[in-house]
Amino acid sequence: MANGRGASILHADLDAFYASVEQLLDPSLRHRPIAVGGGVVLAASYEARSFGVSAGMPGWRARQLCPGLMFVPGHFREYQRLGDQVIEVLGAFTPVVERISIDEAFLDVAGAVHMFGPPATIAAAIRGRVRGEVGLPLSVGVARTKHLAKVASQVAKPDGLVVVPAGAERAFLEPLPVGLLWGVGPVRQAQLAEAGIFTVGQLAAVHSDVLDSLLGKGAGGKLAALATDVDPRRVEQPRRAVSIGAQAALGRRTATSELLHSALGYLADRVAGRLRAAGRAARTITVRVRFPGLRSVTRSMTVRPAISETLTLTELAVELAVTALAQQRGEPEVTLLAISASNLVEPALQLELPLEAGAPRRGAGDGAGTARWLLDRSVDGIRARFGHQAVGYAAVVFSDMDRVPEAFRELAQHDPKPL
DNA sequence: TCTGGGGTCCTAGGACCC
DNA sequence: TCTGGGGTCCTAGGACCC
Repeated sequence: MANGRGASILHADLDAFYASVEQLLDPSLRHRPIAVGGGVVLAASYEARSFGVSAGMPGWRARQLCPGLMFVPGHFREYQRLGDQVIEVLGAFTPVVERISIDEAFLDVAGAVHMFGPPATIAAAIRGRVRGEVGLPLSVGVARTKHLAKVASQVAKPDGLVVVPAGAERAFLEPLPVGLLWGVGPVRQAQLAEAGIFTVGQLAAVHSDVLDSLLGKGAGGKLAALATDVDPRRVEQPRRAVSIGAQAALGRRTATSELLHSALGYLADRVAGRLRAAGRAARTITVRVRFPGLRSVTRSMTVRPAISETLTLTELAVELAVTALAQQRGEPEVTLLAISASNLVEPALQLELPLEAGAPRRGAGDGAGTARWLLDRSVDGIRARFGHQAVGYAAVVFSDMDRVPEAFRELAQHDPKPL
């Protein structure tokens, strides 16, 4: 039970967000099957979805399914702007808004009913305002818990409103496919199907021990809780991020030392820069290497003190990648490299210390560490004034990674949870 | 001729400590 | 002499989400 009252949790979810924005910006795209992206489908309009096109699908596959499909490049800054605008509309009804991505949010309107009417009325008003003022279709689910509200909004799509009255939860859930439950993706859905479980009602009828043995320890109990509507999560204020990462798809490349240094240098630059901007440092560094065929391995290490220096992060990342590759046979080809920084703490170095030339820095570690810290600080300063391209690290000349638009990286990294 | 970039959370096993 | 139980931290992998 999320609360002892009625169904006051709303889940608001913009429909086919990127594609809808494109159709809003360019009316000639309306009512046509379109996809945002190219090599991969980032979003597909409902017209395209009726052909089986879906987000995450390789571009060639999407064209196969839908020969008339139009690919459009994304207007990523518009997505951010319009997404923010929608969140503002939500905030006009209640301060209790938990944004969970660029295009969806939870609201608790229990405290707003005396001003705006019952939750269902509020939901309808929100949909009307978003359609009228922003121009985008929004689906809303209303229920007593977050999980139920989210399921309801999925059922409401496209451009609909579904209310699950308090007390009607089990009846609502029972006929739905298990894939609508939060936490049931393709793998678990297949595992459940194998056991003859297709609907939430069938799932709820199975003892959680059986689910544990089916899906792995722990997973069963949690799923059973969702299926039987025991979901205590509240609408929350944003938490701090627990990790910061960057990755780059490389096509298919031989993993030479040059490749590792340039690619990981580029990624370390991004990650370390964001760490410093957030006033944080990382104790655990993880590198992921993906090989042709989607197989991947990770190597991580935990260090003390925590780091945020670009060059230090680069060195550790290269070291980790080398150990990961050493266990492969031959000269391996890689398709993707990634760096993730976690175990985030406040940095040992005080960024606000005055920096008079020649002033000794107490407790700043060895000379190399201090030099790197100073280097990062000047680079950050120059970039803040003249833009990111104004200056860089010698090792980081990896311009062919900019195939992915910077705006898309920013959008993807735009975390509703502030650092 | 299996695709993008950014995340969260969970589990298992081993090391190490008391 | 290696028996008991409990806890934390670290690493690797995996599922899932937007």
